[in-house]
Parts: sequence; C-alpha cells; structure tokens
Amino acid sequence: MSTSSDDLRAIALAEFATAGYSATSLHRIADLAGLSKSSVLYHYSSKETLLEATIAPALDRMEQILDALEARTLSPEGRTAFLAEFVDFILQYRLEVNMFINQGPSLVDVPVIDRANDLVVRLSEYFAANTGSVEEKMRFGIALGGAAYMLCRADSLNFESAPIEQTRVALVNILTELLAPVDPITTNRI
Amino acid sequence: MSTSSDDLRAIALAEFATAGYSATSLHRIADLAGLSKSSVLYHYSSKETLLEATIAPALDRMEQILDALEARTLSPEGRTAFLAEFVDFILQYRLEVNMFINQGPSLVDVPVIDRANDLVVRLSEYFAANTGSVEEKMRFGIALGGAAYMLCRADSLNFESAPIEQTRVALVNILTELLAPVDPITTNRI
DNA sequence: TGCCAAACTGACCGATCGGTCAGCTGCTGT
DNA sequence: ACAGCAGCTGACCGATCGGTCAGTTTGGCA
Repeated sequence: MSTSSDDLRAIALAEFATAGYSATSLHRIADLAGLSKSSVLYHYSSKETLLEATIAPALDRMEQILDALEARTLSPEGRTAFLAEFVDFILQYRLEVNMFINQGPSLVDVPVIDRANDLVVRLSEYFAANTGSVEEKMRFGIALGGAAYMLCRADSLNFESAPIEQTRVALVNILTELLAPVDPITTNRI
Repeated sequence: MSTSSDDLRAIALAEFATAGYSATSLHRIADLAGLSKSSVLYHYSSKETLLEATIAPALDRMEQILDALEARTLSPEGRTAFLAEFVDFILQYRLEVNMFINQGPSLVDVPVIDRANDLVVRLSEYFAANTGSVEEKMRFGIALGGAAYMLCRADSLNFESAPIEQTRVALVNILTELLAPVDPITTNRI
C-alpha cells in the first residue's frame, strides 16, 4: 500500500485534534504532507471521508471493547477490569478520543461522529449514568472528559513527559477512584 | 444601553461554545439575532473583537479569584475555600470556560485566548502541578477539563436537569476528592 | 418641525473554502 | 516497445468567509 494515505490520515488526525476539524483546511493538510490539495482529494474523496478514515479505527476498537463488556456480567470486578482496558484504549487513541469528545457536539450530522456519540452513550449507560445519582453522572462525565482533555493538553500545561507506564497506572488509579461503585448501604466509596 | 450588543454577545457565546469559533459565521450570528451581518460588525468591529467581548467577563472574574487566592497563604483550608469559589465560577461561566478549555489550543495568537491560557497556567501552578507527582498533575488536568466538559455536555448525556445546588455540592465533592493535598507521610489521601 | 447621531442595511470586495476535471508522470506487466 | 494504471498536479468552479462602505432608517432632543 502507498504510504501517502497513511501519512495523510496521521497528519489529518493531528491537525483535526489540535486545530479543530473546521479550522483545518485541505490545503494545510496537503502542505504538511508535501502534496497538493488535489492529491489529498485523490486519496480521500472528500474532507468528511478523511475525517471518517481518521477516527474510524478508534471507533472500531471502542465498539469491540463495549461489545465484550456488555457480554460479561456487570460485576465490580468486571468494572475494574474494564477500566484498565479503557485506559489502554484512551492512551492508544488519545488524539481521536480528544477529538470526538471536544468536537463531537459541533460535528453533528456527520455519520462517523454520530456513531462516536452513540458509543459514548453506550459507555455512560454502562456506568449507570442514567439511573445513578446526580453525582454519579457527574463523576462519569468528569472522568471521560477530563481524561481526554488532560492527555492531549499535558504538553501545554508544563507536564514534562512521564514514562507511559507511570501515566497508565496513575490514570487507572484516578478513574477507579472516580468511577468505582458506591456502597449502597453506607453511601461511602468502597 | 442598546440590548443588541448584549444579545449578540450572548448568541455568539452560545454558538462559539457549542459549534466552535471557526465553525460559527458572522452571518449565522446575525441571523440568530434577527440582524444583518453588517449590524454585527457595527457593534463589534471584527469577529475577534466579538470573541473577546464574549469571554472577557469570565477572564476578569477568574483573574480576580486568582489574585485573591495568591494573596492568601497556601493552607489546606485556603484550598478548600478556593474550590467552592472556583466551582461557583465554573457554574456561572460554564460556556466560557468550556470554550477556552476545548478551543484554547486551536485559537493561539488571539490575545484574549493567550490571556485565558495564562490564567490556566497560574491555576495549575497553584495546585502544584509543576512540582507535584505525575498523578498530581493528572488529577489537576482531569478536574479542570472534566468539569468543563461535563457541565456543557450534561444535556447530551441523558442528564435530566438537576437542581443547581445539588450540582454545586456534587461538583465541590468531586473536585475536593480529586485535588485535596496528599498526606506526605502515608501518601494516602487525607 | 428640523436636526443629528445611533442603529442598521445591501452591495460589494478579496481571500479562502471544498471540490471537479483534464492531463502529466513514472512504474509494471506483457 | 507499448499499454495501462496509480499517483499526482494546476487550473478552475461556485460558495462562503470576514470585512468595507455609502447610504437609509429611526428615535430623541432642541
């Protein structure tokens, strides 16, 4: 396969995530790739097609994780195991996640974004965001949006780059603390 | 004072926050206000001026909070008191906060956005994000980005509207849990 | 009434947007 | 040697962008 398609996808991902989809022109993507705008439209028939190719792999992986998750029983152990899996997903696809977290609402009516939003709803339902208390719902929202924000803006907030494993462990800790089920008797976190 | 200016500012804020700055045209803002594009440019000499008028009040308030904060001593009590103040700020200016949290990096070289980014850096320094552990920095990033994300996307995540006071209390709880200082002896959260 | 400034408008401008198209280049299989 | 195709390009298109400008409407005040 030609590397141009993959290059374009990677460049588009970085630009879409950092500058925003509508603020990124095909001309700029072409320049960064050392190609002409026509060549970009040769590989991807439209800007929207390029967007779809950019985040589809992340959505496929997320769908796979959710499918496996919903097949299991909803035990606290399942939740904990899922969190590690979910953190790995975020770390691997942090640009894509940040993109449809931050820009999802502004890109409605784009099919691939609608698919992403559906996945977020499925995820929120797993964490009982629909039936839990207000604070439970807020915990889910903060964990999801916060992880996506922090992983993409770490550079601009004077974070020196940390070992990836250290980041992973810290993220699992924080998300577990935020999302662990509440003991229904004492209403304290267990 | 004419209400047109204020109407335009409110409309622009809502559009900039939900659809994004670069994805919102002056024509659309004018339509929503029932005016012509020329009238928008009569009240605000440029799109950037409108952006500045849109988020400047929130930045003024944030600067005021940070000034008062840095004048106090850096005690745990001061931290706790600040968190309540900070939560009130986020609740009052949630659209503005969400805007420069999510779109700040994509709007560099706009003076008012640079000012907003400087404020975020000041805030992160207060929480020792520079000198703390990796997990401490991540907690700050998740709290800031997560609160901004959750408050603006609550509607789209099947959150039925909750009483504002309940939201406020829950947010203070969560942010306190995320940002409370670590006991240096036991390295457990106190 | 007449006047003037604030509010507002439509016509217009250059730039840039996403996208189309005809054609050029270089490699591969026969 | 030649056919064919993938990769790539510049010229061009209509639409829309932010912004300018001359001119009209409107409302309060002398």
